[in-house]
Amino acid sequence: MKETLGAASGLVRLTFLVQNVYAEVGRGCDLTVAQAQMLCALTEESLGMADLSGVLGLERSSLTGLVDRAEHRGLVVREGDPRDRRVVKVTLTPAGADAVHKFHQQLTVRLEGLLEDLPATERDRFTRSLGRLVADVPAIFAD
Amino acid sequence: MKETLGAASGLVRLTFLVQNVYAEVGRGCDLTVAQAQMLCALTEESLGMADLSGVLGLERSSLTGLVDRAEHRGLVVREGDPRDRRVVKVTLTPAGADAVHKFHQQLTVRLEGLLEDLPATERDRFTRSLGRLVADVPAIFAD
DNA sequence: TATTGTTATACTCTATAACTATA
DNA sequence: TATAGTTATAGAGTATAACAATA
Repeated sequence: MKETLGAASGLVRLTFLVQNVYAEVGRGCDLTVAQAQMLCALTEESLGMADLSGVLGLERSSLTGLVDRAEHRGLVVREGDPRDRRVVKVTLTPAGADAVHKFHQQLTVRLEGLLEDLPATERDRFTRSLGRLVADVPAIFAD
Repeated sequence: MKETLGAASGLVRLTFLVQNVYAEVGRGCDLTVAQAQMLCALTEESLGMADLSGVLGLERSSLTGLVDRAEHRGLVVREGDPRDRRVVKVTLTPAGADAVHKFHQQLTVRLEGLLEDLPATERDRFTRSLGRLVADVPAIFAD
């Protein structure tokens, strides 16, 4: 008989699963995982480098290169902030907004598909529990 | 009023959370994420490069460098397979087994801690649903 | 011919430390 | 002084393509 899988093991494996789907959808949209995460974080609003590095959990110096490459590809632009001339705001271009919109839609479909085998009641309960668990996580991915 | 978070958004955020804990515990054990994943995959049994690349979802050529660095650090060894002389088996050293054991224990504690705020009934249900969702995921992390 | 693994190469991602400009 | 951002540097991780050895 198969024992029940532990919570930790389940979380690690689910993460592995989601990561793979995330990367796969990203490839289809010609986005790396890091790029997709950054674009998602910028969907709601432009952010300065420091804020963005905080949301993504990266050093500011790491973010410089990430933004460089995304800017070079025409996905984002850097703009000065007149109220604090030290600040560099990062904003999605139309192309960037388009890319992240496609990514977001496709990823949503794929991830909801992961749950489709669960009975509706169980799925709803699972989703509600999820919401409680991630209440404090920054808005890495909006609804 | 706060709406309910969607399933996709919850999954992405939970993944972000777990990933961060995974990386943090790894750092404490002096293991990168990729190294920790590889060592976990080798906990149960030695694997050839091709099998290991399949479990981890990496190209064989990517794995070569990963194993190189881990071998250089004394975490794994490469051994020939007498039954098929093309095959290179990767095996944990005692140091590697020790490192992955510590990692596994600490990560288990930390991940179970993520669920501790849920009421016991909800937590059990959530864990059971997790088990169903990841039934097909390779043994990236054992119980 | 097919499979296993490595090498060569190139790029992305990430961190630490030192630096510049602005507050 | 403190904060925002960049540069310089180094290393890890990954992929594609070409290759060698074995089946």
